[in-house]
Formats: sequence, C-alpha cells, structure tokens
Amino acid sequence: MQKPLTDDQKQKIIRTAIFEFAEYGFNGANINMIAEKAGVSVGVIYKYFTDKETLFTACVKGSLAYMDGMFDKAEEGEGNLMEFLEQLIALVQQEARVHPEYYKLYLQLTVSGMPKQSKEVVSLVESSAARLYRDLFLKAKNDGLISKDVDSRIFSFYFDNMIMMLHFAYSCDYYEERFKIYCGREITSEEKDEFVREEMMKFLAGAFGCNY
Amino acid sequence: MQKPLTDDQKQKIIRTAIFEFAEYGFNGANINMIAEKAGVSVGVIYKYFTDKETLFTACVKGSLAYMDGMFDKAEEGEGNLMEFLEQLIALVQQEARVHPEYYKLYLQLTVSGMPKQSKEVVSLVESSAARLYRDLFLKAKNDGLISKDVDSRIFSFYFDNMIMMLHFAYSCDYYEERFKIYCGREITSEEKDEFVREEMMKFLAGAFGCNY
Amino acid sequence: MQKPLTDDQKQKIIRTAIFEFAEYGFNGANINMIAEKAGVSVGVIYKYFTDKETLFTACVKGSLAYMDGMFDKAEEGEGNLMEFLEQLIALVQQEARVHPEYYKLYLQLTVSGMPKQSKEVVSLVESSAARLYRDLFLKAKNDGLISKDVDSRIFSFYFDNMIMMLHFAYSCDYYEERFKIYCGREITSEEKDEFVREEMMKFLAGAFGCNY
Amino acid sequence: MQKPLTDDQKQKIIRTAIFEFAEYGFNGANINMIAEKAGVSVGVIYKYFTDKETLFTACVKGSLAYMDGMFDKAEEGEGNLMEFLEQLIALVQQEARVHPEYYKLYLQLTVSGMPKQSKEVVSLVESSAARLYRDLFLKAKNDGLISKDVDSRIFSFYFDNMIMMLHFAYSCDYYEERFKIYCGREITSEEKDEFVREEMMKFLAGAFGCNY
DNA sequence: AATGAATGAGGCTTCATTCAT
DNA sequence: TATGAATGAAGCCTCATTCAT
Repeated sequence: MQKPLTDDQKQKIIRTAIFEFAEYGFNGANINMIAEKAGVSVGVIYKYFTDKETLFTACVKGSLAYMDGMFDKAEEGEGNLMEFLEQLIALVQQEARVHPEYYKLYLQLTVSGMPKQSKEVVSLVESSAARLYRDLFLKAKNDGLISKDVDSRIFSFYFDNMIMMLHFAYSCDYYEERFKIYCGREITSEEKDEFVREEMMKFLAGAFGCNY
Repeated sequence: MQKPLTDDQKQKIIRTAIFEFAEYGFNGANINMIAEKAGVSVGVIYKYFTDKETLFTACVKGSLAYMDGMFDKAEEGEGNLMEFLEQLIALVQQEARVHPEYYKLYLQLTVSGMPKQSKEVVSLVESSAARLYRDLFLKAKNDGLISKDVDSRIFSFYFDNMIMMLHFAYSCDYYEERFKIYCGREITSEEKDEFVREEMMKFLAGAFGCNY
Repeated sequence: MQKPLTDDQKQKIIRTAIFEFAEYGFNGANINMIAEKAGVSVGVIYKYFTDKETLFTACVKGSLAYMDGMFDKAEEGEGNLMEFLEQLIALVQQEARVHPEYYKLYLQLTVSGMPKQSKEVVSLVESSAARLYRDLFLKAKNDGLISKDVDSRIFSFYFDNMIMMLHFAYSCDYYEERFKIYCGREITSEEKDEFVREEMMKFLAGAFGCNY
Repeated sequence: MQKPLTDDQKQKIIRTAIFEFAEYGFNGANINMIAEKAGVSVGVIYKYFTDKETLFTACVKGSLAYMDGMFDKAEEGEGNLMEFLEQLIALVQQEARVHPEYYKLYLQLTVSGMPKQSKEVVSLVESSAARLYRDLFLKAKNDGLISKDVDSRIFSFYFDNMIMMLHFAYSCDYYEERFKIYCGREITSEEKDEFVREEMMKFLAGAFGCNY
C-alpha cells in the first residue's frame, strides 16, 4: 500500500516528521523544525513532498506500513485463535513501547481537521484488519471454538476497539494517564504487562464465549 | 450602557467554540472565526476568556459537564447492572447523535498537549467514572451477578474503553467510517441501534461472566 | 495659563492620568486602566476629553500649573539672587519627592511622538521661566552681583538645564540611576540634599562669577 | 539559497529602527513599518532579532557605541582640560547635527520602562563617562588647573548634565524649541555654534574656578 | 540539485473609542 | 447623564512556502 521509500534521506525526513506530527499534531508541527531535526534543508522536504499535507500523508503511510507488519508477526504464531489474540496483545504491549510515535500519529489522524488524503490511506488498513478478524472469528465459529452467537463483524469491531485503546494506553500520554486513574499508578510498567494481558484475555474469552 | 451579552450569547460563544475546536483542534481553530460565527466581536471573547487556552478549557468543562450528566440519567434507571449498562449504551447512541461535537472535542483533547487547566478537569471526570464503574462491579460481584474472577478496576477500564469507542463511532467522522468498514455501510443509522446495543451487551455479558 | 478645573471628577481623572502617562508614556498608558484607577467609567473620560491626546494635554496643563506654582514659592523668599537660586534648588528637591509624577510627565512630554497640542502649552511655561531668569540675571548684573561677562539669555538656558536635570534626577528612574552612577549609591537620600544643593550652588556661583 | 541580507541591509534595518524608535518611542514604533521602510520583510527582522525589545536594545547598543566613539575623538586632542571640554562641546554640536536620531533614541530610552537588556548596556556607558570625567577633574585638581573646592564626582554629574542637555538641544525637537525660547530664534543655526560653545566654556570655567 | 534565507499572509491579542441602556 | 460592555482596527509574531544562489 505504501510507496516503497527508496531514498534514505526521504526516510529520515519521514521518521522525524512522524515524531513531530505525533507529538504536536498536524497544525502544531513545524516544517522548519522538522527539517532542522532531520538534518536536512526545508528545500528537500519541498522537493519530495508537495506541501505539509503531503508530508503528513507520507508519515501516515509509513506508520501504517509498520503497524501492518505487526499482524504478520502475530500470524506467524500459527496457533489457535486465543493464542493469536494473546500474541497480538503481547505485540501491542511490546511495539507500543518501542514506537509510541506510530500510535500517537494514528490517534492524531483520527481527529477532525486532518488532511483528507490520509484518511483514504487508512481505510485500506482498517479494511484488511477488519477482514482478517472477521475471517478468524468465522473460522473459530466453524471450528466450534467460539460461540455461534457472535456476529463476526461487529465483534471484530468491538475487539479491535479494545486493541486500539490498548495501543493508546501504551503510547499516548492522555490514555496512559487514564489507564493509571482506572487501574492504579504503575500499571503501565513492564512488570504489569502479564496482568494486563491475562485480564484482557479473560475479558475476551468471556465475550467470545470460549475457554481460556 | 451597551447591553451585556445575554446568557444566550455567552452560551453561543461556547457552543460555537466547541464546534470549531471539535472540528479543527486547538491549533486549527481560529478565534476570529469563532467570534464571527458566534456573531460577536473578538473583543468580547477576550473579555470573558483570558486567552485561547482558557476558552478551550471552558469548552472542555462544558462538554464534560454534559457528559457527566449522562451518568446521572443512566443511574436513574435503578435497575440491575445489565440494565444499567444497556441504559448507558442507549444513552451513548442517543446523545452522541444530538451532540457529536462534545465527543469530538473530547477526542481532540486527548491528542493535544493539553493546557494544565484542562488536565485537572479531565482527571476529575475520569476519576469519578472510574470509581462509579468499580463500585458497580464490586457490588455486582458481591451480589453474585458477575464472575468473581474479574478484577474490578481493569475490567472497568476495558469496559470504559468500549464505551468511549462507541462514543467516537457515533460522533467522530473517522471512527464512524471505521465502524462502516467493520460492520457494513449503514450501521450507524438509527434502525441499527438496537443491533449494535444488543451485540455489545452480549459481548459484555460474556466478558463479565453473567447472564443477559 | 491653565483652564481652571472646576470639576472634582475631572480633577481625579487628570490626577490619575498623570500617574499613568508619567509611568508608561503616551502610547503605553491605557485609557481603560486610567478610568478604573480613577474610579470612573470610560464614558466620563470621553465626555470631558475628546480623545487620548486631549486628556494627555490636560494632564500636561495640570502638571505645568503645579510647576508654575513653584516659582512663586521661590520668589516669595524675596532675598538676593543666590538666595533665590538656593531656594529654588531646595524646592526642586522637595517637590520632586512629593510629586515625581509631574516631572516624569514633563520628561515624557519632551520626547518625540507626543501630541502636538501639548507642546504648545509648554512653550508658554518655558517662555515665562525664561523671561524670569533673564530678568533676574539682568538685574543681578546691574546690581553688580554677577559678572558682566555673562549673556543673560544663554546663561538662563544653561542654568535651567541644570535645574531640569536635577528635577529628573530626583523624579525619574533613569536619571536617578545615573545620579547614583556618578555620585555613589545613596546620593538621592534626603540626608544628602544639603550636599547636593551646596555643590550646585558652588557650581553656579562660579559660573556666574559671584560669591556664595 | 536566497542571498542573505547584506551587511548594508542589516545596517539599514537598525538604522531605520533607530529612526522609528527615536521618533515614536518604543510603544509607538511599528515593526511592520520598520520592515517596510527598511525594504525588508517582517520575517527577517524576527530572524535577526528575537522580538521588539531585542531590536530596541540593538538600536540602543548601536547608538551608544557611536556616542562612545565621540569620547575617543575628543581625547585625541591631547590638550589640557579646557581644550578637551571645548573639543567635546564642538563635537556634540557637530555630531548631534549628523545623527540627531541617536540622541533622540537615548532620550526615548530614558523615559521608557526599559528592557533589562538595555539597562545593562546603558550602565556601562554612563559608568565609563562618569569615570572619565572624574579622573579628568581629579587630575586637573592635582595640576592646580581647577579649584580644589570642587567635588569631582558631583561636578562630573553637573557637567555631564550640561553636555546631555546640549545634545538634546541640538537633536530633539522639544529641546531645540526650548533653546529658541531661551536664546532667540536662530540659535541652533550653525553660525551660532561658536557663541554657544564659548558661553558654555565661560560657564564651565567659572564653575570649575579656572581660567578660560 | 540542494540549500536555507527571505517572504508575507494570517492568527492571537490589545485597547481607543462607541453607543445602547 | 453616566455607565461600561462591546466593537474592531491594528500591532506583534509565526511559519508554510518560495526562490536566488
């Protein structure tokens, strides 16, 4: 989905821009600052990217490419549904700590007033995630693993909602703070990962009507 | 002396500002535009609000006050836990259609490097929601309504995550679009409300290990 | 020279405005602030004074009226020239401590960018001071008190320059600071008044070629 | 890259700003106007100077540096005290005609609630002038040129007061007008310079108790 | 082609002045 | 008539974009 970025310089610009857009939002980020932090001239930014919107969209593409990769990792596990889900949650915990900027940027993208172009890009990813989940749940239902009573599509939606919020809780200041308010101060610390994961698995196993 | 702003006009400023901040974010919103749309001069805005941040905080307070009111409505029901939850979901569906701007603004708030003033306001609301949910779940556990196996705090968190995402799905363009991708085109239409609600109740009942 | 100010309210406005103009200059002073500090509405200010410039001019008139009064006090002494001068210097020291705002305002008036109207007002005062000094010096020359060698007009000018700078040194922050730099830290303290005065008398007596 | 501002252009900004600040004061001067008159964009001004205050301070520094240079010129004379003083007065007359804006700006500086930055700069200049004069007078006393009876510090102060007022009379509209009132219409005309100078020398020689 | 200084439109905020009550 | 809230032009400053080198 993303245009392969062949150019190192281009990559560096995007990596830097992701940090800035993630932190300050589209309007709050500053092209001149991005250039400076990326160690390039504003000129080259405007050589590669028509304008701020285009750069933003490129950042979104870059982030999504990364996030897409996560699915592949989770699928590698090849286990059953519950194993896949646990795998996925563990990955979220891990990756959100390594690259919180991707998830922050994603959150930024979801607010109003963002370039239209970027939204289209996201649709693609959401669609493929939606399809993946739906297929998983359909298969699980056929295999008798989860209750026949669930609507695969909307349960996919509810499930992904939970995953997204977990992402945010591990990456974005506001949601991390909220996490603390709900669960106590140190819950995002690494040692609590297992607890967070297992409770979520319980929640989901119950919701899906299957064993965990 | 010239007639002071009527309460209506003052409310109009806040209401207009909420719309603009909700739509364009803190940085993207434009005070002069807000004044124009509210039908007042820039001057009065700066009479009632020290600066842009203060206006933003006032908007946030207004929105949260409204959202807080929802809890009271849901509690009026007086029924058991499941009834309360269903009530709450129904309210979300209803209110998010009436005042999507409140939920958009809330989302904006969570992405912005928030003014300190707003931060405190939000903490209070989140805390009271967190406490309410936890107490509900504790009581429900004691009454034997939901599984003893759930950790009340983190389940409150997961639950509220789902509620928030429902809010967003009913109010914010991006999440509405995402809803459609997962569940099909017309899912936010009013006629599907019951389906959305019932499936969510199934999801939650399962998660909490209780009957629905 | 000054229109007799019959109205108490008007007086209060002017007194307050003098402080503000003296402190912040014409552009830096704020009509709304003046109204507030004077305990009146902006409305009455604009009733009595066409605009900011007119108010400023009224303040200048007020200050000059006061400063004019000083001459009369000094002349009351009825002594010889040197006594008059010493009297005058003592008055400067005294009055500048009681009403520094008048001298600050005067200083403000002398910078560029002030309302034209006010400058005209000042001319009158300067003229009368100039005439007074010249007459004094002429008489003193005729009486053989001061050297025939002095040009009365320009010596009046030099003399008044010294008086003005003394005013400023006793009233205006910058010149007070400068005073300290030249003469040491505590020179503007009351206990040093006599020293300042006597040295100035020596300076002048020498300049005028007369005894002191 | 676009050609950076030439030194000439940079100087032009400062020179223009000095004129504007000198004429309208700190508050009355207008950055956009300065940019326009200097033939540059507002942007560059803010590239070289953080803000209005910083630009103002730069102007003050520039002016003071120039004024400082005057001392060196006067000292070059190498003559005795009276020759130095006459030299200095002549220089004031000359320079104030060439660059009245510097002295106007200085006057503006003394009325404004000065930026801290400027304050320090000024202190230095005043201090070095104060020291120079004091040393001159001390030496002159030791050499028996001027009366032992003078306090070197305060006489330095009185003397510099006269010099400053001369500056103002030759540079600043108000003081020029005042000069005319005291001495007759055409006194600032070049042909009267010698008269002004000689009378001042008489005044000073008398004050210092030495021959001229 | 890459640089990065310059540009200038546009946003936040102030405050002299107006005017409805 | 006095009030003081409202008005809105104008000033400071930022930053997306341009363009000379």
